[in-house]
Amino acid sequence: MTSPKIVAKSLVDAVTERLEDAIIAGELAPGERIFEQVLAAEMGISRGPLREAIRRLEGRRLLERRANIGVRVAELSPKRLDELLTVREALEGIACRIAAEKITDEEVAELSALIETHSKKKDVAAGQGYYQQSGDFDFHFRIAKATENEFLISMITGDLYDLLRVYRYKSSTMGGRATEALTEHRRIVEALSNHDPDAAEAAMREHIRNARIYAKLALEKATKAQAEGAAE
Amino acid sequence: MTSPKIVAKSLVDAVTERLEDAIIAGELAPGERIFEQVLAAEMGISRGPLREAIRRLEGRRLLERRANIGVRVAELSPKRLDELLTVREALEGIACRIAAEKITDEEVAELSALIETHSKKKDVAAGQGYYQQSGDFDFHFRIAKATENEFLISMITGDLYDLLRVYRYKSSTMGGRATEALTEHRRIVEALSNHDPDAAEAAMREHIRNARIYAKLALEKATKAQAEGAAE
DNA sequence: GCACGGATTAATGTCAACAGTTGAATGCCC
DNA sequence: GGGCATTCAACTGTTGACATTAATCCGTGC
Repeated sequence: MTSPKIVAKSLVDAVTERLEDAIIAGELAPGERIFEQVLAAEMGISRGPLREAIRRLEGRRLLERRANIGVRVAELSPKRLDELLTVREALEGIACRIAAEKITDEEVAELSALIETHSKKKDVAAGQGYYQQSGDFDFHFRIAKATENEFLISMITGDLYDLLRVYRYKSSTMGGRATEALTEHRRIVEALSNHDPDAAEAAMREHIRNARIYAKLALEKATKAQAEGAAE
Repeated sequence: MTSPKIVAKSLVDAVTERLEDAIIAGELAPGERIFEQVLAAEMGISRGPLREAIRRLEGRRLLERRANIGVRVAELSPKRLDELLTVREALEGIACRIAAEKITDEEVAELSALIETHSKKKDVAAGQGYYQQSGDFDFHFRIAKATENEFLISMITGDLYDLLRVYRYKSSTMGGRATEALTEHRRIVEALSNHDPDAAEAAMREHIRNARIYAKLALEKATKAQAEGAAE
């Protein structure tokens, strides 16, 4: 969709993607130790490319390596989630501000359409998480893209989003906040259609701030429940 | 200073640091091709650890690799600098907001002292770049640290700062903007001492926005001059 | 019985050789 | 003379073996 051109892909690229998917899907749990030999054998490759893939994800903070000790999937905690979402508030806030200046009427119309589809899906599926999640991603993705700021886009839709997906915090929070989120999305679109940077940034920041507060509470509850029924 | 505890360092860690320094110092110029064999030989190591170090810096966007083609130091352009500084505006803005809520009187006093030392140095050295640069870094670093947000701190003082240092934009802009920057710093400290989040964020964002506009102009001029007298 | 020390084992760290791909230079054909 | 195919060299990609470090377990001494 974005670039249909063919690019050569090395083993390291493939392994990086697969590792990333495994982390995000929860196959590799946060805090879990990774053994190079075992994982390499499972994937049917040697340790070299795997180590390089690990190094790359290290640079992106999805994995953590301690010299001579081993590799672990990045730990997650309510505090860290709060930190990530604070950064997200700042980045998406400024993205929304810039988008308000640059966005075309056509793009605004697409956002509106997206929200309406989204709201209908919600009525049908009544709290089903998956469509909502991808719809929400699409919404934020389009706004980021409207900035035409490559670096900002890659931060919001790439690095930061990947880190956040590890928490799968949406599934736990969008359910309880679907109606509010929808209202907030509408307010954002309105500010964008008015090409009002101040209002757009304020609306987006409030949206993410609300999600942050809600998500943190939900994760704290989940972490607590997990700690009590710990039997693995 | 920050953590006096001893941590084991692998060859990859050492090589990563050295590569990073070389890029920031300009020994490895932006856009320059890196040959693994050559560089490994120069450093007296084998290609394995070097490749791993490259992968890590790839994840941090300091290096770019195209499969089967080679590695290049990240290219720089006025557009990209503008993008980076836009992100910086957002991150340091929210950092300053949070700092305004959390900062202690003692920390405010330290910031004030820093600025005054800074301003005297300026009088003595009259536009000398180095002290100003490290002083400026210290100023922003302390504010970031006051947020107690580990992730935000590492973004501002780590990843993002490293990318910006590649441009060495300060040396070219602080000279012409030293007086203005000092005034802006004083305004930031004032907002922090009043524990006024809105004013603090606004002051910091204006400060970085001014720097961004000035830096972009300076870099465009430099790029143009270089293109004209291109003979290497 | 407890604590310290050493040996063992299994992991990570490093290296050197081999395989595959790219880009360029050379030569042939039109 | 220009364009295309072929060959070649150099660099990147990958592998398996070897070196080194760290944690665990066992034995010994207090």
